Amino acid sequence: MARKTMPPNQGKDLDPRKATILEAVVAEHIDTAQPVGSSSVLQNTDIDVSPATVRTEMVSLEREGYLAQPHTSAGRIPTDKGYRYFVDHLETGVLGPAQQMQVREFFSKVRGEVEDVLEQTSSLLSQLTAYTSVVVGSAHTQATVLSAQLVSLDPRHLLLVTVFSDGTVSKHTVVPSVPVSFETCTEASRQMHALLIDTTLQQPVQVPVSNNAVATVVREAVAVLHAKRPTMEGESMYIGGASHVADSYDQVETVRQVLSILEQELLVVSLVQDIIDKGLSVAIGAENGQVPLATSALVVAPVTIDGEKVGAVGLLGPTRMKYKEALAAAESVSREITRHFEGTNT
Amino acid sequence: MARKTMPPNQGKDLDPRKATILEAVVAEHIDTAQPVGSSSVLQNTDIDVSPATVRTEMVSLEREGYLAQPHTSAGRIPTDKGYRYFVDHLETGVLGPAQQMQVREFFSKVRGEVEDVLEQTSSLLSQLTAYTSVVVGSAHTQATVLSAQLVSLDPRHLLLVTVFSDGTVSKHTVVPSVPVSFETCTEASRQMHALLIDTTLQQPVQVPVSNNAVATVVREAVAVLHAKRPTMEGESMYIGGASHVADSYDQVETVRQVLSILEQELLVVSLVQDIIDKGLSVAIGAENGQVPLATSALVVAPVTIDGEKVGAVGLLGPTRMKYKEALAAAESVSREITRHFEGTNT
DNA sequence: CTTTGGCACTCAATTCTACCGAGTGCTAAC
DNA sequence: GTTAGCACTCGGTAGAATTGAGTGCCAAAG
Repeated sequence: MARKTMPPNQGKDLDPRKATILEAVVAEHIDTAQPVGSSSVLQNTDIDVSPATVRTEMVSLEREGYLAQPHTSAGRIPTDKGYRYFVDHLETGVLGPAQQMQVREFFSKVRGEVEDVLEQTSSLLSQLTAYTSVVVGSAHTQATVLSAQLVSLDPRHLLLVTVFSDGTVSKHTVVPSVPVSFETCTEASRQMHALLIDTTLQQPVQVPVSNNAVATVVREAVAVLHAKRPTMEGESMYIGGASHVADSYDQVETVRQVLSILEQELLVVSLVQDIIDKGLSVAIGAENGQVPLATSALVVAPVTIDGEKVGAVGLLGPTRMKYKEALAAAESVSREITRHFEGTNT
Repeated sequence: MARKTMPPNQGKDLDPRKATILEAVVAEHIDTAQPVGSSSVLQNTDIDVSPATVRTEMVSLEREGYLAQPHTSAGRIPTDKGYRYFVDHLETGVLGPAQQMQVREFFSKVRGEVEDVLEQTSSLLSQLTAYTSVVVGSAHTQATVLSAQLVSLDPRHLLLVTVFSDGTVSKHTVVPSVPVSFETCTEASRQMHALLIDTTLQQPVQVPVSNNAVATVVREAVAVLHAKRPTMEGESMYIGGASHVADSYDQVETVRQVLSILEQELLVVSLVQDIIDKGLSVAIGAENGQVPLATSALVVAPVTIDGEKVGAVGLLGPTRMKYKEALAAAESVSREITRHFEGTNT
């Protein structure tokens, strides 16, 4: 069934006219959510042929898997592959001036802890785009301990507070096997600090073997810290504009399923990481690997500081989302957020 | 137009037969989401009269504002007032055995920091009821400082870590006006600790007026802490099962609006607090004071430890939600959560 | 005064039909 | 390869007819 005169269709480029038609179909369908017919393609392109010719091309594009027909007598709708081509051949866009202002304004004013900044950034992103945003902050595997202290809440409950070199702070309740006096706690705190400082959580520490009260407490506290390590390495995630899910899909059931996905922090984080690991910036429909996201697309941009991945920002919308705007927003915010943190650290 | 022989309708009790009818209408409408007619009321009650009589009563109930008619030839639907009566006269239900198990199981296994427990509790609640849950943890206005320390990230960035008597930990970045050496930081940390220990954030502290490097840092750190006080007094909030919003309403627009409300942490917290302050356990429709929640109801149960309010759990659903089950779940969880924390503290 | 059977009436929802029109696929001619 | 022409498909809409659940009212009975 392969055409004769065509070069073998292994390269990902279509011949120019087909490409134009495909892009027109995708663009219009993103705009109108309706199937696109041959004549409206002509109105929105500069190609000068008859509708019949366009139809022939569309049949061909359908055979190649870029387009689909909801029913016989309707126009064409892009498939995931069609969107993929569209996205891959998108000339990079730039944020509108008003939005650019908003981003700059935001980052010039925002202050405070990393966690708060990330959360607010996620709000910003969703406001910019009217899509649901995901901001992922990476784990601090390499961070060393700057300070560790044990605080006595009461004789049976101690609080282990650890400060890391990346500015994160963790707290854990320690329930000692025997009640601990205030003085013992203070001394244990001192020893813990000495023991842990400048180590990472990966490094084993020399716990004292002695059996006195202080050493016991120290042992127990270190045990708690290491037991919680897996949890602490988990990335943090912030979601903004979840309500936009409701206007991205017209079937309530889809809305439910997408919201349900968003509730699973681990899943979303790994989804975003996967895309970045593959070196992509957009995952379309089935590419997400989640059935409920079959009609969704996820646009991501990594956040790197000094060449190291420290997180990512993402936007979740329907497959017919405005990719250009979304990409521009994600990239712009990712750029500014990098600048923000690099600025803070210097 | 008032009936003659009726006692003045100022008491909130209806005559028994009307009450039965009203309750039947509400119960069935909650079940079916459909308007309820006179004949189906008869099927679900033990009252033995003709449909005509029921109709007469329903006209009366409509005049009094308990019921409404979507259109002339349809059955009745409860108004907010109708639901209110229904809820006020609900005999308190009890959780199903399977759910009771689930709650006990959960609280017997759950461990860790307060924040984590609250977050997981909110998941539990939404699983139990298939409604969206809200868990609010109160602010720690009365908590005293157990420990305050300054940690040097680098000469230009210090981290102020404060531990409070209620087990919460706060961190704030301090950007000193001049670079601070490691030694200065250590000394400042010692002074801060001495200065703040056993105070609450409400109490003013005697900041040193001296102009040496250490005193300056201490002053700046204390300033940061007090500047952030309003933020820290804000309650923490956890939302679970947001996806259930999507199956609680059939209009997508309503879903959007409700989700949008849930994104506003402050609003939701004050909503929940208001209800509790009024001594209620349910707020129905307009009672919420938020237009988008006109068709929603919020069931709450306070969490008190030693008679002091420390938080609340809530469930958000449509006005036609299953109040009995929701109330039972909220109260059961609130009871268990109290027991859990009291158990931990003793 | 309350209850009830009877009855006309209302109105959303459903079904059916006809029809329109956007859009297609095919083919024969250019 | 392109195009004009044409038959065809099929979802969407509009109108008419029908259905039926449920009402309001009234006059008679308890």
